[in-house]
Amino acid sequence: MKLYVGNLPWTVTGPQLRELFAQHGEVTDAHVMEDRESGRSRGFAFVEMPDDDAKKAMEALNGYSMEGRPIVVNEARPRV
DNA sequence: GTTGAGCGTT
Repeated sequence: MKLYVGNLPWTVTGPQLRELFAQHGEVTDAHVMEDRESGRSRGFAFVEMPDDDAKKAMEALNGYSMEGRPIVVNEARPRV
């Protein structure tokens, strides 16, 4: 299951997100969408987890204050 | 040296 993570601080990175979600389940993959040319974070990311862990992590980390900002966790839309 | 609504890449 893929999760969309938004409202992230521009200071967060992939491994950081992976670690955060790993505390609530097994993280299969984690991608922070940052500008490939400038390297700056776009403020949102995608995390892939097993179904059960994804639900628990989504419930646990939705609205979790990271760097002082409440992040948003939802199921990711299928990329067209 | 910045910004903030949003769903991605080879």
